[in-house]
Amino acid sequence: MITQSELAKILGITRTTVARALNGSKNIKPETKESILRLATELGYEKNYLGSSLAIKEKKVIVALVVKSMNEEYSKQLKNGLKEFEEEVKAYGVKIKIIETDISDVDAQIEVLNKVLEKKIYGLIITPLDKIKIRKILQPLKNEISIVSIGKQLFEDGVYIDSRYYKSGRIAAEVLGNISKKDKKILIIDGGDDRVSSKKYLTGFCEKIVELKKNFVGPVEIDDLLENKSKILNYLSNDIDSIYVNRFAPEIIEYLKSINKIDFKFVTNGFNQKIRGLIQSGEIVATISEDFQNQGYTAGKRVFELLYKTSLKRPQEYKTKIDILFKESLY
Amino acid sequence: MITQSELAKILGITRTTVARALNGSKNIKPETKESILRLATELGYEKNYLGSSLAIKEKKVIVALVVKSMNEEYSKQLKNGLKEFEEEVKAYGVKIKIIETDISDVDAQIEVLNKVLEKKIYGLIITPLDKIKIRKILQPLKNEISIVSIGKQLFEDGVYIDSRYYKSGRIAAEVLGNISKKDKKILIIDGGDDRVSSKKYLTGFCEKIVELKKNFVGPVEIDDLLENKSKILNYLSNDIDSIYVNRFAPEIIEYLKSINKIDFKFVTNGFNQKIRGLIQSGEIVATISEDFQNQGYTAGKRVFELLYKTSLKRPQEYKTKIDILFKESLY
DNA sequence: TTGAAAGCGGTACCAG
DNA sequence: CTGGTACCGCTTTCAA
Repeated sequence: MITQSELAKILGITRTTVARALNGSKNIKPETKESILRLATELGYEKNYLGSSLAIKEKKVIVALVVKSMNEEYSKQLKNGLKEFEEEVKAYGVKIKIIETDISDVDAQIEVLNKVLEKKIYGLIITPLDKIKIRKILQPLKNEISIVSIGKQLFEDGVYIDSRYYKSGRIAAEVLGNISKKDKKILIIDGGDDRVSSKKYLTGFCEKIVELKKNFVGPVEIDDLLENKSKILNYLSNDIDSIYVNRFAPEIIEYLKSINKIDFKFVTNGFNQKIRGLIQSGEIVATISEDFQNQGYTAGKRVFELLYKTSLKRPQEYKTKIDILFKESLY
Repeated sequence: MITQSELAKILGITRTTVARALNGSKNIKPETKESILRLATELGYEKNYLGSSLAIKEKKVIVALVVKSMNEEYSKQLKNGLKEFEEEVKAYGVKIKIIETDISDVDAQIEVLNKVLEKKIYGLIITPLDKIKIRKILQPLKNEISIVSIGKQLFEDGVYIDSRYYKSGRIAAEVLGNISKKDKKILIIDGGDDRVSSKKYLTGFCEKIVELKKNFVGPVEIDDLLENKSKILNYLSNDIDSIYVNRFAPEIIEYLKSINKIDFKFVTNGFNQKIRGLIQSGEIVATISEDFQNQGYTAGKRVFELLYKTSLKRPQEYKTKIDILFKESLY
């Protein structure tokens, strides 16, 4: 492993100058910088980030702007993943500051972002709501701060983590398509209200179910579903043996149970404690859910990598893992 | 974050002595050691492993004794995971040396192990075949070398990674149990030959299928299955709509296809390129497989943690992740 | 525009 | 049994 002093010795200069070139300082003659960088790439120099980290005494603050959606499990898991990573790298002096804003409040996120940027931060993790505005704010900073976005890609060369809701919907369709009997139909209910995930789940589900040439009814959209659950009954013909809901599966199941309609196979997307309970009791066969804890962990890891430019070639896009959860998967 | 010099200052001694106490040196008066350790725990001192790593100039060799089974995918993935981790921590001077031995050659593993232990190594990852003998060899070294075992726990206080074949079998049963029709039966074929995984897959599958009160035939054990595939036909009664095999699913499917028996739903355990192809073509509905790459990565990470005693309280048992793979999961 | 020197949190060697 | 000191690879401040 080649070091800065070795480079310095070869060129007959001091480590300090070498460091300056490597860190993109302005106070250096272009020609020396040039020759240092040439030699560095030639010899395959890679900065040892242990040394760097130890030398930078400052706490390195990474801000994570997490959106709070109706699904509390989402932000909870995401935060757990971020904390898991923080714990792992606390020897590096990394501090992850988590700030939550409401998913429906686009302006609040921008306001918080602006405020956060007043002080110096090392990294930023964000689920951008208003992509255009946020791009504009972040554009001039993108070389100083290492930025990882969740869900949407902010910059052409930016690192982001894809949540894959659409994909989860497709998998749900494949699973339920295999469970529903050939001569029976799947009822698809659109319980969507969350603008980030539900619609994508549904689209994924429907497109896949069509590809599978599986018979289905729907997607049925019921305004204010939780208040109008009885409208579901209009669609429960005898040839329906299974039901997919992109949202509010627990509430719907509870309702159907209360009127003694219990013989349907349910598959849904997403995860929370209610869904867990219903899988355990057998009332939901399976759910397909993204691993948000892993998403948080990965997000942390990626800013960290950018921070220390630990390796030159990394993918730009990272895909959240998708879990297919049956009852047996829960223990 | 409290450091060794801070402890030293408080006690009015030098860093050197503090380090000695913390590293368990013999050359130190019991009372001073005592007081240092007391203060350290009192103040919650944790060693900064960046500093340690930088100070230890030596290359830190971790040996991984990987078993080579009939399923080439297994060791390939495991190795990939180990390499992924090695890449991640190469700044620490960690070198993972992978040695493969045959899964059926119990003595060869012991021989290689003894040879490896002649030189100084920092860590060991092993899938122990002869647990008793290997324990005996490793017992006197377990405080100097950080050891992580795969599949079996070697010591009461030892860290190990559980491969969860039994669990994978149970999940396969749940998946297929949901796919097979109520009035139909599942044919269970024991194609097992690999003494590590196949039997456990099968046991898990059978126990779960019984719990589910699902009708089934088998498990059918056919000697030298690949040569006697036609014997399967004896069990293919009309009420069978689906088949589980713990091993050789591709070969069986190919055979059944050749005699035009194609209308069965297949679920299996494990993963390789043939299985992948059959899932893509729809001939296998799903497979349940452990994530061996993750297992390798985790194994590396655990020895590393032990190496640097990065944190005091870690679980001893780590579970391999289990993937449920449908066609949609492959892209 | 460059260099010298101190320091980050440890380890290791030598002297006493 | 304890202390002094050099060093790991890098950053940062001060001086030239």
